[in-house]
Amino acid sequence: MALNLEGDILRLLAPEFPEILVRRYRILRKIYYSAPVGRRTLAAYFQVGERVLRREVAVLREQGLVKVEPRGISLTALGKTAVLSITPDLKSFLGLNVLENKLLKLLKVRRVLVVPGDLEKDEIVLQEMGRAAARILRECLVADMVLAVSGGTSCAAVADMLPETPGPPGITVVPARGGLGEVVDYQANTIAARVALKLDARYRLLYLPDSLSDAALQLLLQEKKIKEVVSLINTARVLLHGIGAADDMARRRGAGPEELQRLCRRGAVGEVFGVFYNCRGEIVERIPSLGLYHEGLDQRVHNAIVVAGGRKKARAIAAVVGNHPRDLLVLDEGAAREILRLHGEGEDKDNRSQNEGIFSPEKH
Amino acid sequence: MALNLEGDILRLLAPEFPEILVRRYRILRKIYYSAPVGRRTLAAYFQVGERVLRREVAVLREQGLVKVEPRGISLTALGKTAVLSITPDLKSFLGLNVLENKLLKLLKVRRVLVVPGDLEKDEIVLQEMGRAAARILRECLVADMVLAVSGGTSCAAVADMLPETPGPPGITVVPARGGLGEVVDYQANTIAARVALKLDARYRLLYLPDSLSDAALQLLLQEKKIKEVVSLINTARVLLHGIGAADDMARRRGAGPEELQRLCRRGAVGEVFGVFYNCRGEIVERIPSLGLYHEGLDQRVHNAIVVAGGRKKARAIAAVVGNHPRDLLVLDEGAAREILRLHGEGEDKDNRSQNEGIFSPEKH
DNA sequence: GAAAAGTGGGTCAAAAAAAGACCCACGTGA
DNA sequence: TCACGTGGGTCTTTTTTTGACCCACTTTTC
Repeated sequence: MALNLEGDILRLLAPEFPEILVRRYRILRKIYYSAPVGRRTLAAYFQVGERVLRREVAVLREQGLVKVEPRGISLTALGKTAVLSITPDLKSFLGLNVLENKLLKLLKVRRVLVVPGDLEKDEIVLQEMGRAAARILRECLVADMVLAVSGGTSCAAVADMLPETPGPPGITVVPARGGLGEVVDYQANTIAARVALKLDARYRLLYLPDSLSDAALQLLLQEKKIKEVVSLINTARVLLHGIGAADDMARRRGAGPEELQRLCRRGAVGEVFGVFYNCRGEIVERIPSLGLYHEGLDQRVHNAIVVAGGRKKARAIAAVVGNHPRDLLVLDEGAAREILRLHGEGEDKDNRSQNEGIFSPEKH
Repeated sequence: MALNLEGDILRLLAPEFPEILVRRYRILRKIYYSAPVGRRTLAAYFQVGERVLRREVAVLREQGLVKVEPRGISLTALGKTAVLSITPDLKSFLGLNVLENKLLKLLKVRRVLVVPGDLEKDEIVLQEMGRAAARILRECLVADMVLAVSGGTSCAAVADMLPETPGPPGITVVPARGGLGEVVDYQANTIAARVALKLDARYRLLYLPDSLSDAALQLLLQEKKIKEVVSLINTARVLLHGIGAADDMARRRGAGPEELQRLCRRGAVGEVFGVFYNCRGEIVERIPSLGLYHEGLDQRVHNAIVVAGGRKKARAIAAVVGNHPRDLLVLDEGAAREILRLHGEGEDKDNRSQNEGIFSPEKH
């Protein structure tokens, strides 16, 4: 019966409001990233009727947040300002700050930042996570340090959303791992180069696959150039990485059925840098990985910015992140709520369902 | 195009919300002061249909804020907590803090406190004002001081809402004026006695009418007991008073048609302690008044708690209050918005009308 | 330049929600 | 005990919302 801080009382009086607010915010945000966009395109994206979308857009239009033209709907200057500055108010009102505090206590990390929205419903939440992480990254930069960045969609989003403003002088950006997977844009190399360009920093690259046999690994580490880069990688003060679900990552690393079975039997749920964790945060398997040594990471790395989202990835996040004061976690609301649910944190189911409605289709 | 602080962005996304929120708050507040109360009684008070009221109460019930029993509707513990603690959130969300700051600048007083709601629509706003002023009064109390309290409905509300908790020792409560008007409960004497009892303080009374001729006044001031009390009144460190509209107060003080005409001609709009002010805050007329001397009030009185509300009283408030750093003004939203409107403070008309709806009938 | 596709505004019928109005049994206070 | 007010139930009417489509216009692609 105790009233939490922040928005709880208002939400008690007007329980309909969170859903309305989230709905409108999602539309605004989608328009921000897609403008100019037609009403039918929006309706399809959100899987609602044309008429419904029109009604919502009409409200936003009356408020001066959007303009509606033959080329499509786009944000006004006020609308842009609103989208870019609403997050604190929105988080406060939706009680996301409370969520963050709970996760802080549960995961024992340095910082938790929850981005409004569910990545599985709104793919642009990834961009918002990238934006938030980019801001944190910017705060962590120190002159003459090494920044190691990993691969994957989350890290790519951070690189995308990082503004082109020089960082402190003497920074070197390196990939935290070798090549993995098939998409060029998600490679640690590509992301490292992109981040370096945006920061006006130097960078070094690693032209090898991440997954190699032990023998091949030892052999390659005799190569001067390779050894040099790997050494550099391991002097990184700041680390940027995502988190993979164990089965996905194992497959991506070429694991066969037997290996997958073994991982499953051992309870592996999350992976980072070739290290698999079970749901209690214990290491259950290692795959040889080029790049970053896992041992002594806590002592070497000051800040590890971890970016991961989506409800399905809650288990993996909770497994990998924990008891690491170096970790600065950026995740979405979907994952945040699920992590708390998994840990029986008494996150009120009603509170969750209140934020869902006709604008909550399965991600398509 | 500039976004103000506080609730503005949320209100932009959900312009329907203020009305919903205010509506629910008013219902909750009415139930708080009237419980147990039937649905039909509430519907009549707010001048809405039975079904409409039922719908609203159903929402509050689902939220655990009210309980609905055969004897009527009342608040749950949560509901009481909500009503008593929501004011800061509500004010923030509705932008009332902004309103307060504007009035502070405009009126140049020590403090302005705006109570949500319009006294002309909801008579219980008077109680809320009383409650707010009582809190301020409590803060101003100092051991061994004299507190002078005036008459009228506002001051009576303060006395009513003042909790029964002893104040600092040695306090003496006195009436700031003599008898005026016909209602016993609104006399300064009655209110002084009530306040004293609640504070566990001493009190002195004044058994004479406030409006006397000069001759009678001089004569009575020769009387030792009367002189004593009047002297005491003029040592008051803290003063509590309301504000009257000039014409009302003149009539209440027995002014005839000629005098009313003269006041009107001189542009009198507000009155306090027999002193009439025009809209520029200048004194335009004095009527002999027992009690408090107006001269030197600023030097003698540390805090004057001024309680007044209602849109129609905006002019009077603005006339009487101004350039007095001793003044601590408590008023309702109705008067606050009207004062700003009168002074062309660009208070957006839309912002005002948004808070009105079917739950905004004429006061009955 | 022509064709295709996407755009917004208009509109009507059907569906859904809201609201008026009243009934009835029960509980409470005088 | 009686009168009045209470809440829950319910049906009809009214209002609002929504689906679905039309049409003219604009933009993009070939």
